Amino acid sequence: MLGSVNPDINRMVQDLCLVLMSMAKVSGWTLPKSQRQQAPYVSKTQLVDVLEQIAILLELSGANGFRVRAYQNGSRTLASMEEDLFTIVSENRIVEIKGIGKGIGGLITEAVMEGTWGDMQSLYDKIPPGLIEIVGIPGLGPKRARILHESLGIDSVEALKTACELGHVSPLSGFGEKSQKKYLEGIDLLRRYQGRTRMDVGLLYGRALQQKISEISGVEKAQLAGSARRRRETIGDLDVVVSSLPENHQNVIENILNLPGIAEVKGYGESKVSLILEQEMLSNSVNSGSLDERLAETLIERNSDATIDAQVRIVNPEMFPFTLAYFTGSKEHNIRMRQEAINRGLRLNEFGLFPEVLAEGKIGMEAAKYTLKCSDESEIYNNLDMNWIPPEMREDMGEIEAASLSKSSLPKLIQPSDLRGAFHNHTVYSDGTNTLEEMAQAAQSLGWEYLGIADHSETLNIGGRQIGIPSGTVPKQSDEIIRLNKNWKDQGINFRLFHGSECDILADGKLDYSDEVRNLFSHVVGSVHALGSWRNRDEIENTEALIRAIEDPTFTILGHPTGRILQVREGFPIDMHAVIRRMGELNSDGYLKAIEINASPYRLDLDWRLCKYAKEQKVPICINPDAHDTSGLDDVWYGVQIARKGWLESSDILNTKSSLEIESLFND
DNA sequence: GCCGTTTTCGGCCCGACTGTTTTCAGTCG
Repeated sequence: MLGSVNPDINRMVQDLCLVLMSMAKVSGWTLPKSQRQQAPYVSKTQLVDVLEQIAILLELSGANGFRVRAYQNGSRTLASMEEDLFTIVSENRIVEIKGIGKGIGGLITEAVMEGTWGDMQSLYDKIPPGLIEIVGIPGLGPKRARILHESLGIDSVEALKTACELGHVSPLSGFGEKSQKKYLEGIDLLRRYQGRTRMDVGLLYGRALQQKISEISGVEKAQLAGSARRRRETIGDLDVVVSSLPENHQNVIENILNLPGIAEVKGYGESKVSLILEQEMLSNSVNSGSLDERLAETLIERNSDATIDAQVRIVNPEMFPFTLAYFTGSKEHNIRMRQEAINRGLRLNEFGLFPEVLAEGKIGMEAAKYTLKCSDESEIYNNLDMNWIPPEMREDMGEIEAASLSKSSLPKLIQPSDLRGAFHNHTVYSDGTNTLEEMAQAAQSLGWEYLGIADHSETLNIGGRQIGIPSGTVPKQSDEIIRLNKNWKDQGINFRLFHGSECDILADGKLDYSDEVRNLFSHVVGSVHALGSWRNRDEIENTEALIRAIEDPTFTILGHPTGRILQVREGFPIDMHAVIRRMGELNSDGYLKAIEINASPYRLDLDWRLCKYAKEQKVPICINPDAHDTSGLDDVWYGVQIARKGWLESSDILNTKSSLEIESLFND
């Protein structure tokens, strides 16, 4: 039983209510106005957001689709750019970056150096905020939203609802009764729909569906694809690809439609079933005692009525690898893969990989018979002169280049079994629910050599109650750990506890406790908890404060770096590249400054997009469960998924090192 | 808007599905 889930959850629920309330009123976008007196006037994060917004606004204004994509690409490129933006702009090198040309480069330069946005304000003024919300309705895209706006003056979801109810939409050219009805249903759905699902919950549903489909007679294979297979931190809808002989398709589809736990069948055809799953899907589908079972119990305890969409594709066995690769995505990865195919005179899609000379003019299943045979995904990649790329990496973040047979520089990704411990865990001394000994036993049963205890520091209080350990109690915990360590040693057990602290980083960048107290710990996990002032300050001030904390000689590991809670609250604004760069410098001066991937599925912070950069800057990563009870240790699995997604190998991770190695690195 | 280059403009991933219209545009993944 996960009777006591991470106590953060209470706060999360409160935060969630705030988010929902703020979503209720439609607020338009505005271009950032800088409070700063000198360049840089805007941060990279702000620019990433603005470029993405411009893309959406352009689409709504009827702009050329490729122009729209240019802004989307620009946003993406900027987001993954590692070098300091202000430096690049100052040195006039922005247009040297692939994907950023004269137009977008000029806009970026103006925003950074002057704090102004060219004539973009007119675009922001032109599009009513309500239109942005309207395109969230299924079946209603930017073109139709524009027609509705221009012909009926519709500028909000409410206005659209009224127009549909009055029957004003169906007479419009290109619209009809069915569209009108579908929009009304869509508006209702929009209200109920919760959007994306956290990885842990999504995988639970995905595995359950996959397992139930696998058991249907006539199914050769069923495999989870999509963002779940790519281990995104949140999952949109589930994709399952099913291999089955053509004569069995009909029967397989009928059986899928009759599975328990289906709230609604959205539609189905000869090769595709579209479903909405509900909680019953989880019953009797998970292994007793497993992580999945405990998570399923938690979900059911909370009486969640959450649903998740699922698409199931049923294909002939010879097509399976192509369909699996196609529906694993990402979209960006697939686009690059198709380009690689085109460069070799081939065409790639979900049916196969065809020499263009043979398949010319033929499409879909008709073309399928001309495909090159590939028995699994790796053969598809091999035919394009590449090594097989692990699904987690398929985000078009450099993996296509790294996979080329000439380069062969794909990393050997870390596995959960590589871990030998973890450094950030709580006990009853602060807000955990298990004792030191119980936590240690749980770690031993995972086969670990050590466990780092890092209870909260004294300043932390939640709801007026002190959570953290007062300075005076620290020696008591220390004594208990020394005693336990001695017992294990005497018994010849290769296991020990490290006595650390999750030490609050205060608003001014100072660390909690006195220097003397902090020096008692083997390691200090520095974390920001009182987010208020951090969220009200700008990125530059926050970055300076955080770096001040990291520079403290006792500081070892940066805990949940941005403070984000997935789908509940954004982290505070921070230039994480600058933080990581500084940590790298300190490491080259002989310090140990590591950064945490907080493995709680609510956080998964550090973001996977920053892992590669941390590695390049020689900043070790810790995969920390931030466990508040014994079962919380299992969360490291999610952290490993994120590390894999961030290209990390076993050697990049601090908690794959042996106990002896850690002793020599820590203040032990 | 970006890119490449066959330097000045054409091409930019691909297919299914839906609803509307009667051959296709828009949406979605």
